[in-house]
Amino acid sequence: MDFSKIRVRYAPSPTGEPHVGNIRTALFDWLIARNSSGQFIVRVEDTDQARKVEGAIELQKASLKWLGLDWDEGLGLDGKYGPYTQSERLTLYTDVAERLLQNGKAYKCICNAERLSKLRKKQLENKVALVGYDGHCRSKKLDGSDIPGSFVVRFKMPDVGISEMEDLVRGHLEFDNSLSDDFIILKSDGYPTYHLASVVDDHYMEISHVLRGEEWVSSVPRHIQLYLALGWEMPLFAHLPTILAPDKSKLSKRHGATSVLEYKKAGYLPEAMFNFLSLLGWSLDGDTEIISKEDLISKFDPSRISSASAIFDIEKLNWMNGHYIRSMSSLELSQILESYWKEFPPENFDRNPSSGEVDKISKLVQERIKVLSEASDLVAFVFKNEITYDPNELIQKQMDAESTVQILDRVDKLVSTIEIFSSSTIEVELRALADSMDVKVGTLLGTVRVATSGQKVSPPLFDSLEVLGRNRVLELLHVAKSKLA
RNA sequence: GGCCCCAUCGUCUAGCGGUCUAGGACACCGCCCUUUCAAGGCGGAGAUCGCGGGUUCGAAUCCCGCUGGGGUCACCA
Repeated sequence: MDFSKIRVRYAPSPTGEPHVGNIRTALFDWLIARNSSGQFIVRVEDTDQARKVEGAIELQKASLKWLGLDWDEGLGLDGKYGPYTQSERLTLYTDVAERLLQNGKAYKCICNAERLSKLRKKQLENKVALVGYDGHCRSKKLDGSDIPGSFVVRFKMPDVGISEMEDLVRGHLEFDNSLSDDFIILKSDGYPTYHLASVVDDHYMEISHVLRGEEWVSSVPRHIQLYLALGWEMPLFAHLPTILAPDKSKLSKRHGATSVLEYKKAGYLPEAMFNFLSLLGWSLDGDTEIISKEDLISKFDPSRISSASAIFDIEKLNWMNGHYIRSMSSLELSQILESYWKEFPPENFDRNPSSGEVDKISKLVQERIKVLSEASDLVAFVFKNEITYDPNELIQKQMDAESTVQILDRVDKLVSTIEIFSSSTIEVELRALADSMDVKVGTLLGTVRVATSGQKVSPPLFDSLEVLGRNRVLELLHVAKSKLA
């Protein structure tokens, strides 16, 4: 195998929505590939027929695409190492299993589930050190006539020696062979197990680096022995740290979103997610937080991947997402918001904003939102037919109903007579009005804010008024006055 | 339980024997700016580097033990 040729693979099994942990693995894979002008391959590991979920592959595709992780082979893309779906590669696995059978490195086993579970139960009861298959069929030399219905093929794990490898992130890994049992490589339904399939595929697909979750380190000796038995050179391995929930348990559904598609729906930007995920378990140095995809590609170094698991800190993601929102132009944001609202229409809007409106609004929310989904709450008053609020909120500190109505009256007059209804002129006039009425600017604006938005907290008032338009503002002022009457 | 992995502020991390009285970021607190809320600027608090032994002139950094957390022991990946 030519290791100067970088080929990495992301190997999801189509059993549900892609977990952020898996996607982070894909991201690291992609970074390695793009940094070396190597290939990023997506291989579907669907050897478990029972757990297969319809549509799961589409979700994988959508997740990868959303993050901009383009792939070179597999998942609809042909290549000379295909097919890229394991269920379509069955003969490859059975051939290899047969080869192993031939040279005595594997054997057929007819132990049924009942015997196996009894065995396990007994082992657990007796608290034996080695829980696992006892090698019952190992020396039986079963052939055709001895085999009733179904059988599995087990790999003969050596009883002596050690298996060792240099992991890219963990360094030297060493295991005593006698501690591993004879594991199944071919199931009774003719499908391979992960152990066989991944080794066979990684070999034939000429994968140079295998990145996978750390839950796989305990099966490292099995894979090493498989490579040895087959006489194949091993790829380089990197076992990635687990992504944890705030309570330090494995990040799962009960902690909230685990699928990147859910984050998309919640209004996170792919750029921010990309940046955040890249820094979860990896760092460039002690200072870099915001880093572009380009820099990531050129600077990513798998040996700097942390070996300790990391907690998924949504607060930091929020900050980062806000940072990305703020650092784009308001035009860009308005385009993003428009398509976001198209895909996930806000429930609190009574009508759809026009492009022009979204344009103006994006300026108002840009510095105020961390995720796209927060935008609609902030500006819903513009797109609602009716706004509701407690009339008492119109009355500012040190004011009463009467003086508030007075303010409303004067503002009403001003709004209907002002020549140009734009943010800047409104500001000048409103400030002058506050002055002439001898009330604090904040007081006057507070009342107008509640009257026009129904909220005590809103985007900048003058801009909001401009967006609402003269007529709508007048309408709202009248409503406010009647509420206090 | 066996085996394996891991261990620096609440969190993500920098650190690879002396420059560490441990740096950055998120979150938190205060001040400034300010029409509210944010954003931004400035500042603050926060880690005796899990604990105990070594090695060394010198250890967050190397070694051993302990403790804690995690993974794995399926005809799942």
